[in-house]
Amino acid sequence: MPSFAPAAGRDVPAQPPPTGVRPCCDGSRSPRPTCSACVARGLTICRALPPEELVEMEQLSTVIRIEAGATLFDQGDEAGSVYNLTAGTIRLSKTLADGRRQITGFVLPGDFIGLSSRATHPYSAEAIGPCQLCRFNAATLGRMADRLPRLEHELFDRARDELDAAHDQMLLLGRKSPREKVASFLLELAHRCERWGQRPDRVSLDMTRTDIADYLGLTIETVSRTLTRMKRDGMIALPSSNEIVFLRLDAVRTLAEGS
Amino acid sequence: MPSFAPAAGRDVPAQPPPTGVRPCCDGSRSPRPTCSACVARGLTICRALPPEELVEMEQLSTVIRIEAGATLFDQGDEAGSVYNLTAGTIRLSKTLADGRRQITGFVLPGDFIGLSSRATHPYSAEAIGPCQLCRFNAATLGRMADRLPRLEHELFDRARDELDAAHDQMLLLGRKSPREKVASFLLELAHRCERWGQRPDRVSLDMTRTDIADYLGLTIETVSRTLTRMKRDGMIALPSSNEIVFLRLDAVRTLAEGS
DNA sequence: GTTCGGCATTGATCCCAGTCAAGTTGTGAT
DNA sequence: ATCACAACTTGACTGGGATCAATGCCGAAC
Repeated sequence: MPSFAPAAGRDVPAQPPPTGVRPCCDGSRSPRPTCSACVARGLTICRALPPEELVEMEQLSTVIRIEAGATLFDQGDEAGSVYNLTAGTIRLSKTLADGRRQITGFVLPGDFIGLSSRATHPYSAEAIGPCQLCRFNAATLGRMADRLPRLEHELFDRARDELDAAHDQMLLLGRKSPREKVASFLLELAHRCERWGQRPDRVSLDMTRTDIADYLGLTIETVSRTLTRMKRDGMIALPSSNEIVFLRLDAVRTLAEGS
Repeated sequence: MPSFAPAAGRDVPAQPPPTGVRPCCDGSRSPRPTCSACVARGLTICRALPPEELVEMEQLSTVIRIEAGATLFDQGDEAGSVYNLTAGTIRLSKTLADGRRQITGFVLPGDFIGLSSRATHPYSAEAIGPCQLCRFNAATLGRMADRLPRLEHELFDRARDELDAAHDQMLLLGRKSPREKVASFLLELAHRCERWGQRPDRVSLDMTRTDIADYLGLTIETVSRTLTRMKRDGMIALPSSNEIVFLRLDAVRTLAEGS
């Protein structure tokens, strides 16, 4: 429940999210999908828009696909475009001069990229797997938001939600132990994937151990050892190195909140 | 320069900020100051408002003063009010069950408190010194923002700026060394205090070493040792334990960005 | 089938920040 | 002036995560 009253019309009924599978991108060159058929629509900023505004938005956007490992933009690039991710996973990262990297977030289908107000991107965005996005000219979308209060509200809400998440991540990075960090990360990912109707007791990890380490402020070895220990303790199972099953969800939750 | 185009009228000329001193609160019980005479006005969300809207805003707000150490609200409290800080310093913190604390930010005069969209405050807010604030009913301000695009824009911009700052802090917490953390912190504080015309080569610290440690994900001893070492290295001087002078600003900047 | 390369796991060692424990400084009250 | 208390500093020691290194695993290419 927002602390600011919702605008009239912001409660436009969202489409039910797709069920069963996380939207992914097979890299095929099929013709442009329409917004009304978008699998991610009920999760994107578009969910707040009535049909006529959705059409306008569709006309302003370009659907793009990028391959696994591709860079959407780099830290410092001019921020001319913003994006809606409709399939795949993207990592946002900041890098120090000597190469130390901090991943500030993982972008999942339905998420918006480009809330920063700076003229240049303050972080890099790279595709973890093949991705599909809707690209908008930043200035054009900004003018549209000026005209459509529902859109501006939606973007504002995204910014506030991300800010809350960022504060949680600060607590994690500054004060949690490696075990608590990993447990929190797994739960966060599982929770976010429930949007597509995925089971809450398992997660599939698109990202590598290096990505996880750079997200949690750890090294790859510590992430690996921590997962091994959680498995040995009977909290989780690892059917494969990128599949996690929670065996004792309560224990993982307790751990994530600090013993 | 924002990546979204500014709304018409958002560029209402801001009052020049007060010069020379950081606004502080002496705790006296003087009558309510008017917005037009507010020392922090050029820095608050009010700066975007034309006179008639400012009057409306003034009627909706209550000026409150709280003493040093007082709690404005606690993590988990119902988020019924939001605030503009006009004098003093406030710390925002999140705490784990066993008492480990992470300070997510220091609020300085001109800053807005209450951007979260959650029904309950996700962090605590405590006065470091005596403070003066303008309190608004959250729902009322939300409705006002729905009517006044300039106000909504201003709040949105605050959220985006805070989000950028939060990402910087994630990089700091996850990947910087203690020396780099302390250097970054001092520069950040100095930069923010320049708004009141304070000299960029010095900072006065309202907060204790414990607060600094909890902001940087360190212990109080490490903060103290790090400052001592920076002093020994000739980068800074410590005229008193809460006064920092940059002797080699370039060296501090280099250190903060990662050697 | 073999080789190769990327990713993950595991082990051994090291070092830096945390912990514990005194001391010191500064301030306000009486 | 003295005391009390909080905040800061400094020293000695320790432990946990980083580092370095080796091995294992698996899919893709040929």
